[in-house]
Amino acid sequence: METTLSIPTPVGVFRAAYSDRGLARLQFPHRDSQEANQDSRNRPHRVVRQWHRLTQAAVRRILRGKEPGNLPPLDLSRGTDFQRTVWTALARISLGRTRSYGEVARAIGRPRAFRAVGSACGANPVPLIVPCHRVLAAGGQVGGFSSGLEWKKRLLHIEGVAIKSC
DNA sequence: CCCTAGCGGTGCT
DNA sequence: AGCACCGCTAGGG
Repeated sequence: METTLSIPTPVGVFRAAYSDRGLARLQFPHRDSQEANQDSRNRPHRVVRQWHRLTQAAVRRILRGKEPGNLPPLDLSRGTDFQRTVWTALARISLGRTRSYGEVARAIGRPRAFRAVGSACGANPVPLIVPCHRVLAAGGQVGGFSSGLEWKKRLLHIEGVAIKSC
């Protein structure tokens, strides 16, 4: 049973889904954000509202190029061991810095798994919060982004990272 | 520049 | 078990 709540921002409405363990998913604004308030109908529990306040603040701060501040607990239980290992590594890339997929692979002790690292990034349930946008292809190419390359570029720009070949 | 082989994890049959 | 995907990379034309 998940609770879904929206996060209005100047660049669109993000949606956050909470399990009983914490923030389980974060979605970028949909193209047609006409689906106004599709929030869960019942009033969320106190703890979820508390988490949501933190998520909301974190998202807005990140969009302004600031540190996220306090985060709600993250529920990453749906990932495999490998994926969680990757996501944990991503969480350590600080604002304004980037790593290549290969560097992340080496950092987790699986130097040949760079391709799988890419897949794990794509499976990241909480983009922005777990900053998969800071992982670029080797040589400074942008690489991919499941939620849309434009978002990745925008986030990198916000964080002052220069992109190659553009 | 483009092309290719090789790579590891995951999800489907 | 097999297979087809992939947010990749390094090496060779």
